[in-house]
Amino acid sequence: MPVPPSAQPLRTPRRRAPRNTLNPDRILDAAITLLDRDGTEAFTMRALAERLGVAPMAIYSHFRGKDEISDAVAQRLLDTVELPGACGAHPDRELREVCLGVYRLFTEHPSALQLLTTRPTRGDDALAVIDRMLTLLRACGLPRQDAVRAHVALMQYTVGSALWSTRRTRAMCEEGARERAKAKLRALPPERYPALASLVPELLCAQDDAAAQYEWGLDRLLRGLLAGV
Amino acid sequence: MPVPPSAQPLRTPRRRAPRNTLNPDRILDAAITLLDRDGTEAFTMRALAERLGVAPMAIYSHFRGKDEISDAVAQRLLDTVELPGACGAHPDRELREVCLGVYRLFTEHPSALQLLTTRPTRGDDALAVIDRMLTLLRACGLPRQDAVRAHVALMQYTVGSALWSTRRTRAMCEEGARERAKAKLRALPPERYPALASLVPELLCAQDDAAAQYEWGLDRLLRGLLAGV
DNA sequence: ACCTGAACACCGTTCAAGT
DNA sequence: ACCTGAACACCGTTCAAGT
Repeated sequence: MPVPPSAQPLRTPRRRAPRNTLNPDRILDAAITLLDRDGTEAFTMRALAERLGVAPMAIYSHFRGKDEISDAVAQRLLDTVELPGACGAHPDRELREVCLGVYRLFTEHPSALQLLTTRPTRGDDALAVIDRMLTLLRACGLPRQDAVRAHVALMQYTVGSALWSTRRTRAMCEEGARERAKAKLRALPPERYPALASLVPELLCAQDDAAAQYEWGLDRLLRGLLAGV
Repeated sequence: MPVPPSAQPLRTPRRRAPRNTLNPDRILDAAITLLDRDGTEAFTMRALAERLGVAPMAIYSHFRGKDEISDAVAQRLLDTVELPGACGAHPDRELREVCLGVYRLFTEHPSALQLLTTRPTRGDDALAVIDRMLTLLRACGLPRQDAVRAHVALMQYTVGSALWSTRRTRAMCEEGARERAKAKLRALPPERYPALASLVPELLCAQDDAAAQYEWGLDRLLRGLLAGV
């Protein structure tokens, strides 16, 4: 959001940066830091350049533009998902670990997740993770087509959950938000929303631990996916 | 994304709009049309004003700013989810219908979904839908806490699925994208991604029907959620 | 090849003014 | 009360120029 006018008279006129101060890796590192610390709103070519100590246009020697950086950030983060060591004895447990790894990555880098969902797929995301999930699903006994569908369902549930919880987290950052949400829930007209009104205590406590909620749902989803094989 | 310089010498100087041409409803209608037709990138106060035939600042008499409009849009769409008539005999089937209604809404208004996931929750979204889901889950025999968790899981899966499919849809809009994706899949090194490489035909066909994929996963998730009650 | 400032066409929003 | 234009502080990116 734009900022109200202010008197910032003159910025110090940057001295020329030495050659090769910049490279794609350094740029992506800075981008991720910026994104994690200040969120997508603050992720600006100008802010990125300032962090790197160069003029905004210097970045364009290494990336075609902001979109390309966004894609590269998403790509890079996806490649850092920690995969459990393959033991092979319990593919279902291993599968659960992979999903948790993806969920953890997304909640640790909420703005990367936002980026990922905002930009269109190039179809080559997270190949290592996907391959591992497919291997494990096949090891669990799923037929070929079902394994593919199951992996998509797991990713969808994971992305949705991460998004849900970062959205909540962001909302709860505001001062007194928790109290206001609580009050709003309690003020619900019971004749219009009977189920909602009667479940207020459960709703309140379910919202408090996003990770526990994710695991609860994951276990049920896995049960549904692997049932009867 | 900014547009390269062009020579658009002078825009016709708008004549003053009559009083009360604007009201919140008209503004939201225009916003939704704009969003559905041109996407979030094109959703601009200035574009919105032009669509309404007023000066940009006229809108600020009815909303505090763009964020408030975004929230109102999301709110309004969520309220239009079609709920099935309550018959009560088969709460599980009804539950399925509610989920499909939410999914349909999101895929029909992709940019509204994007809005919803981008802005923090105010906690009062979709109260009618949530109340209905909770009622049905309780009718299916779930204990109170489980009903709450199950409703969250269903929403998370649904949001994640809708996001996934709109992301794909957007990517596929580009010329020849389908062919390129196919080629990329086939070019995967089998020694590095054995499972992926061996499942190429299944991957290709799974990506073609997003709605079928959603229903497949939904049925498994519901099975897992309602198992053993 | 890589980095620079100035300029362009946008953006949301403040302000003071019209009706 | 509701609508207006002008102006401000941003934004991504093009351009032509420096080293």
